[in-house]
Amino acid sequence: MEAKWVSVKQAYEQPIGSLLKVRGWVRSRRDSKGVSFIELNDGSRFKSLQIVVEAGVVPEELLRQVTTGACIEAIGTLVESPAPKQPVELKLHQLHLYGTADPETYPMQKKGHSFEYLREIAHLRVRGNTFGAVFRVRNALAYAIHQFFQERDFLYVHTPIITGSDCEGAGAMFRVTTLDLENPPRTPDGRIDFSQDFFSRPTYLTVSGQLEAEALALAFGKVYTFGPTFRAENSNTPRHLAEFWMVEPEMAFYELEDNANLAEEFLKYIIGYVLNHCEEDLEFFHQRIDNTVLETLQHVAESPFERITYTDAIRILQAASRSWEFPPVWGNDLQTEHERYLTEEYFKKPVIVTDYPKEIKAFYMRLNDDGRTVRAMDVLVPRVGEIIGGSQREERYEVLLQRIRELGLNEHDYWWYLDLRKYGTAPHSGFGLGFERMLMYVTGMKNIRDVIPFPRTPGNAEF
RNA sequence: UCCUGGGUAGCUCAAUGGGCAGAGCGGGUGGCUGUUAACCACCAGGUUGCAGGUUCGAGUCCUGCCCCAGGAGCCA
Repeated sequence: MEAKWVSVKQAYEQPIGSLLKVRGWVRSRRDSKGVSFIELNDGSRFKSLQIVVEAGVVPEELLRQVTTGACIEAIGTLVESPAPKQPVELKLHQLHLYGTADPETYPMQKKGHSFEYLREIAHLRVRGNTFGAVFRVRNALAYAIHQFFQERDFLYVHTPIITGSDCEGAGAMFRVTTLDLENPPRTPDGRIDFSQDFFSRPTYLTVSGQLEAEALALAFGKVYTFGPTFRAENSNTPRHLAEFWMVEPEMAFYELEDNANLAEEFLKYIIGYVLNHCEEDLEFFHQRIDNTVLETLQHVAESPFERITYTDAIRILQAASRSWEFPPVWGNDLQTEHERYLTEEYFKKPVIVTDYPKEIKAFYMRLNDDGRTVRAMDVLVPRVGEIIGGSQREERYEVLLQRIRELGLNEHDYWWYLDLRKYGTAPHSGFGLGFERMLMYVTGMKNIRDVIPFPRTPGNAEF
């Protein structure tokens, strides 16, 4: 009888007595008199499979090389386990060693490591419990995001990674060039001549696909992007990456209320999905990373979000009986301490803040009739702060042009964006979700560098 | 980028007022045991982040630099 090749996850679902073949990496080996136990994990689920090696089944020389980190193939019979820690185990018949891992130098040990240390071995940390769980949840979250939008007839669109427009002049951008940096071509007045560059103009890595997504929304109605974005800011915090993934839906005929409704429904959906599909991994996060994670997620999935205007938020903050490092003043952006107070202490749930002063928001946000505020919305969640930022877009040509000029932007750079208001304009809205921040929220992980496989931060692009 | 705290064995950390650099874990060897963060004994393991300075003597004090973390700003 041919052994059936299955994953560890599948192995747990096979009938007792099945002849199985599993392949994976050794977490540990424990020897007893006459019997050895191998913990085998292949990433298919949190739990490993215990492989029981009775004396004489495998040459001792071979078994000695089955150490933490080694890669093996095990063929054996699935049997009930006499010990309480696992329902089944694999009684070994044959063992093949794919690759050894010298225990003297293999950097992953059986016991706990600091996350700081594990970042230095990002290529190996994925074989451990925590990062296995993180990246399985990451996968589930990505899948849930696509499913949410696909079920609602959104079109998944792909906006450019390399762009010539610096979007909102917001974050610092990474330049993309093929010019010889040692000796770049110069214009007569001594500046670098980008007309000789690959794209015949200065180009950058995108900081957002929003502007292009708007163009697509004004053809397809409802679209979303899900791709990498780049910020060259020198931000050294547990919440910032130079390269991160963003989800950006954009909807024609949606006003701010529709936008907020969608954002709330969206967050509840993807959290609900993860709660239903990643139980084992979430249980680990709950026990070992953050013991509030499960109840927080359940709470968010069930209870309605609070919605307030920026102006009301300032009033609440000013009335709070506590001191601020930055006293809240109408016209200033909300500080981290303000956001946390609102979502963690005052409301104790996610809060959607809308209608911010125009001075602190981007040029493309729709101006309210009061002339002072714009139709912006930020979704704030406990522990992470701002997780979604969005707005109703300014669809009126003259108003948009006026805003571009007010802010000293070059209107010629936005010719096509203005065209969208000139030809068949429509009210429309959208928002952006930082995928890694969402993942931090869902897993309870404290540092964004630990929810992306190979983080890019200032001074760090190893791997 | 600013503020604060760090950098000592493979990892996590100790080391009085400047006076012989240590422990736990991990690793090796041996023992014991259907084990599961296994247990017991022994052994190996160090350019104290880098460069300079003060001193009879520096992990410890001084100067400069590098790196890491947390907080802030920017933001998602």
